[in-house]
Amino acid sequence: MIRLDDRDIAILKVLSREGRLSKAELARRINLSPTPCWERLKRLEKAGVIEGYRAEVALRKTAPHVTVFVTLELENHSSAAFQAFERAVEAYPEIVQCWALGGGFDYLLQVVTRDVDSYQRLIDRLLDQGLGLARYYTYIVTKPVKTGHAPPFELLLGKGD
Amino acid sequence: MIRLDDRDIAILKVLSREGRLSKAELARRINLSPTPCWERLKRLEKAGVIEGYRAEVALRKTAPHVTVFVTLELENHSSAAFQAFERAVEAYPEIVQCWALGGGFDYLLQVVTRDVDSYQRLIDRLLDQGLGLARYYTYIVTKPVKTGHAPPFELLLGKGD
DNA sequence: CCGGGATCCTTCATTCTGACGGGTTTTCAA
DNA sequence: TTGAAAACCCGTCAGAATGAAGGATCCCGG
Repeated sequence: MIRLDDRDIAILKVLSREGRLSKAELARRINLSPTPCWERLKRLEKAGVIEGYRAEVALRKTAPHVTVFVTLELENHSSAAFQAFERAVEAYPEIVQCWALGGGFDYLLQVVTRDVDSYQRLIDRLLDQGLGLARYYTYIVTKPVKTGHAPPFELLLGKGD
Repeated sequence: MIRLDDRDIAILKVLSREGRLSKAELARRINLSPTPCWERLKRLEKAGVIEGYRAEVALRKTAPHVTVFVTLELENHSSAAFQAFERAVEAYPEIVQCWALGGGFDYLLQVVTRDVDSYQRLIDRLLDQGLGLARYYTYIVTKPVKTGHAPPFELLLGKGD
């Protein structure tokens, strides 16, 4: 686990909100001259702390769609079953995120599709795939209240609690 | 809702994976010369289709932390209660995402904190805030299986189904 | 208390990219 | 066939990226 000082944290904080800032402007923001700032950035990228840069697309402005969360359980808690399921998840672009959970369910999925119908077809395909899905619950998102926020770097990385 | 052609979609697709590509390289990727490509990009940004650019930070490489999902219900389904809750959510940086749901729960939260302890303190603070929280369930993420993926632009925007 | 070295910074010079504008060519549909 | 929209092809200039050379600061052992 790489050691970060306050300036590194400042870099992460700034870029997690404005990822396309020029290096010169970034340096200005964190009160540093371009060169050391650029070296720090290179270091963070090389160490894999910054995994990449993504444009955030406002789907709502371009196409009708629904976001659905799905909790589900596998019939069989063998590592083979988990692996098979996780491999299947990778293959579906509509499954935008997936987490393995402790406490009541095995997985939580976030799915984005064109409409509820295509969501249901996706689920049907998953169920028919012989992955041993025992039970699933569907929760349609009616309103994204808060999304796309960066984790609280100061709270997590800072000295205090 | 803005109309996008295949080239616009290609731009979104590329930038949602490599948000810091230079304009020249972007143009090459989508088989267009720099100028029209740049004009399209400007149009997409101005229209708000591209909301911003974010660096993706691998928290796991920098600090111990836990991700927790929380489903919760409000006692009182009045719009005032919802508004109060949503305002409270905005104020907590540890609450990274929040969605209003149909089907069984009112809200789903994604929370990132240093450890389970500070998660519990966060929840306690929320509960003590007089927001009328009726019930909540905690699901700790044991493994991020698939994260940070762009939505399936072709499926959502394409002609076919 | 002081010198040496490591670390991190600043400044500066060079090269490259971005952000346009202007004019020409291509495409496509009426 | 013809006209409008879109793409292309420069050219220009400011600002950005990158690298080299040198200065401040801090830590440690003597």
